[in-house]
Amino acid sequence: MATMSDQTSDQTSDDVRDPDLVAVQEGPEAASELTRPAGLDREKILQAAIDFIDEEGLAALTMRRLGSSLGVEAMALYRYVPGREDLLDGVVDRVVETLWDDEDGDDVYIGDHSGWQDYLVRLAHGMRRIALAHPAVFPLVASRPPAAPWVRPPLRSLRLVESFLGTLHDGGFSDQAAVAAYRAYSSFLLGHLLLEVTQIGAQVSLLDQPEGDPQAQRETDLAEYPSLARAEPLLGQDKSAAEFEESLENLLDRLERVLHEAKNSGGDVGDL
Amino acid sequence: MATMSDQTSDQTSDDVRDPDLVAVQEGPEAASELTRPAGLDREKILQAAIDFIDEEGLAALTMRRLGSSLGVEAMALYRYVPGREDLLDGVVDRVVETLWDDEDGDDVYIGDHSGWQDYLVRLAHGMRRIALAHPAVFPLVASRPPAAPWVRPPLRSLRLVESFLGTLHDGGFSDQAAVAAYRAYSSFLLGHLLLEVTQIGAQVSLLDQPEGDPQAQRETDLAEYPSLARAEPLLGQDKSAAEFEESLENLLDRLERVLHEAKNSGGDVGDL
DNA sequence: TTGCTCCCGTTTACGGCGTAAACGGTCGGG
DNA sequence: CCCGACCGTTTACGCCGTAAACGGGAGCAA
Repeated sequence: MATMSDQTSDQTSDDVRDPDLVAVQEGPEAASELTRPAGLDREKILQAAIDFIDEEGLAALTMRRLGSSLGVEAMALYRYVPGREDLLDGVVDRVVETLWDDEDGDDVYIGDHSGWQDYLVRLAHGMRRIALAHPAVFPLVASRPPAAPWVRPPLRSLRLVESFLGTLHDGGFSDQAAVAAYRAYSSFLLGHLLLEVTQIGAQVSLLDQPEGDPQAQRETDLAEYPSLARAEPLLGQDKSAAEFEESLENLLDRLERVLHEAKNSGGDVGDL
Repeated sequence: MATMSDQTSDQTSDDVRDPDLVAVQEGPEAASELTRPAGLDREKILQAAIDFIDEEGLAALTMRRLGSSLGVEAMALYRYVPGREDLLDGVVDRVVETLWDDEDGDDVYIGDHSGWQDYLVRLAHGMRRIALAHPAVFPLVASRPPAAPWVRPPLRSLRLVESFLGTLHDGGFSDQAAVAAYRAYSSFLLGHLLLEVTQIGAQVSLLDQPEGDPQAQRETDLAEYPSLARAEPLLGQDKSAAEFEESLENLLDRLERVLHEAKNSGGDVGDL
């Protein structure tokens, strides 16, 4: 079962050293960064780890293999990364940071929004973009121990939580209501996105497992589960995007209701 | 920070060998299960693994250590369990099975309910009981690849999904509406419970890490995050139970609304 | 009783893992 | 011209999962 190939690190022993002078001289050798990315640094290592996980899966990531994907021995990584655990933390940080990348023009630049509803929608879409771009990394975002107990994945940075609470506060939420909204929102995001990437992963892993005759097996399996059998075609359909929007809208409605009730009654309703 | 302790396996090397001869006669076997549970079987191994994870954490579980917690060498386990991965799958199955244990008299016996709302409430409470009883195991329930792509954690068994869909069908849901409810419900459960056990785990791991002067550190950290600093006491409070009930009620309201709209209009509203 | 056979835990062994420590080559600056 | 700093390599260690061979006790047939 999926025996890992032995992966001897070949062809790396006689490549061109001297990487950070490449651009300086430009005379002796300049093209070496096609075979190897021209010299290590922390960012390159983290990006390589993300790519590796996307392609081979989280379980396949080892220091030795990551090193050899960079054309380097495992121990070389330790000059830039304290160890494997910290590497994984760095991967999570780096992936979450892409929230602020304004790559699609206006899709998710959460620093520039109009109103808290808009902010929450953009933030949700941004996190979903990240999850779908790196479905094998996202479980890490979800499960790595957070910096503080009240940092709730997938909203993993102080900066993010600050902007969340600040935006809601500006929108008229009391501190209690903002915190309650933060918790409801993070639960919603985590549940939806984790299940969505789980489903992607499951489908992928099914594809490279022909496994005899799955048709017959499924049918016999479902023989004693009538409701399941009837719903099976529906269960196979992927409506994740629509359901995500629907749930998000529902959450926003709920928050809006709470906000207005609190305003109109002046009561102690901040609990959501 | 949070370096995993190196965890040398101490004090285990010279324990009592030959344990199953301790009380051999006196009836074939009766009292020896105080020192060792009298002989291995799959169930005993799975239960030992659950206990081990609860006490030492998932990362600490190795075949050797699990074996020695049973007074046995690692290889002995392989007679009853195909390997480590299957062991973890077994752990998940066994933990989820306790849903049907009628231990508290009437708390969560989901086989005996009145109406789909009652069923969903009991099921939610049952899953939450499991999550809180085994907070270190629950991430495994959430993240192990499911049997089929449409098995959505934490509702992990065909039997469970069948009873879910069947109950909603009996309650008047169309197949589409039942499936949509299944997805919304599983997202809700997973998000809430995973975040609740994450928070428990984070608090625990903070306790055994005095780590200098956390007070000063926290204050400096939050200096540039005004909203966060103001909300910090609120963020520390644990209102998980109330929030869980609130969100659950909201979800049920939403489902009920969808159900009635579909009934009254006869329209194609099954999408939730 | 003897001896066989199966059951079941142990021993041994292997390759891979994370990583500490020592090493060596190749720079730029005195 | 040399020297120290930088940076990737080599070597080594203990732990991991697990394949394979081993051994001893229980049950049973003769």
